[in-house]
Amino acid sequence: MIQIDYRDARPIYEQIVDGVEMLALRGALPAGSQLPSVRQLAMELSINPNTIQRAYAELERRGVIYSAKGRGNFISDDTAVLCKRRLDEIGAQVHALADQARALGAKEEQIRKWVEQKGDGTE
Amino acid sequence: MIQIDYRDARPIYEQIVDGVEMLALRGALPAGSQLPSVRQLAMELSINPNTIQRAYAELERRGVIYSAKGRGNFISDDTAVLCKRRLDEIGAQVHALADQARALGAKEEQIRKWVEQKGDGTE
DNA sequence: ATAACTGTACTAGCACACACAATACAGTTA
DNA sequence: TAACTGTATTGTGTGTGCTAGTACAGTTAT
Repeated sequence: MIQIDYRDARPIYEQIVDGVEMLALRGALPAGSQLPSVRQLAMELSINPNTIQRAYAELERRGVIYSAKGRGNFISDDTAVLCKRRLDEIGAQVHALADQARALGAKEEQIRKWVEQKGDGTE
Repeated sequence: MIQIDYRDARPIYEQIVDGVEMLALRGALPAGSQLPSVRQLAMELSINPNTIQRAYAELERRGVIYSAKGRGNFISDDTAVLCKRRLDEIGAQVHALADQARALGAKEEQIRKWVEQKGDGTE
């Protein structure tokens, strides 16, 4: 479900947050579907349950999931607005990088090539 | 010369590295020009000399500056290749973000708008 | 030669983040 | 009741970022 990369400089809990958020916003995890329990996912990934709990708490804070004590964690219903918000963030980052590239003398055509479609969108 | 932002999550030494690198690659600091000494810049920014030393060591590792013991630190001569390398990195980041946006259902037109010129290139 | 600069190296200490470990308690469900 | 769930707490180890202080070596102007 989620893959941990130990060569990645980002902390484990953050990789889990981003991974689950991506799956949820893409619709790969349908609204209302149940996530693995804290202890179960910790077993699968061979990491500490506290780390999973931290990731789930952050996901709930972001509104991506909701928790029901004694029952489990579930994907939130309104992923559409979260998806738009995420796209706004990505847009801001892309814009900042483009400005930085121009400051280094990049041509407009070169920048345009960077965003040309090459992948199949599922990677 | 360099501005430290304590609200920035990035460490101080990294802000200095990025700041000097940007000034050097843009040509704002000409090749061969001398940087402030470790102790002097530490005084100006009101931070520890060790932090400056760490930043300068990283800048030397990247080839942006070179150090001469007893004389000082100076901007490297071949900033052109470093500039190209930096632009490649930015391009890779932009491309990755664009792919991520497509995975979230962004339209090509929306992505194209993100890289449209708006600033004046000096910010 | 001396003084005042430069870079460089090293140890020590503090604060914080990340992750692990071990419990404990409360709500849900078969 | 048993076996799940989430949640909270305390402690420990490790690494990073930064500060502080000291020391040594090379350069330059006087």
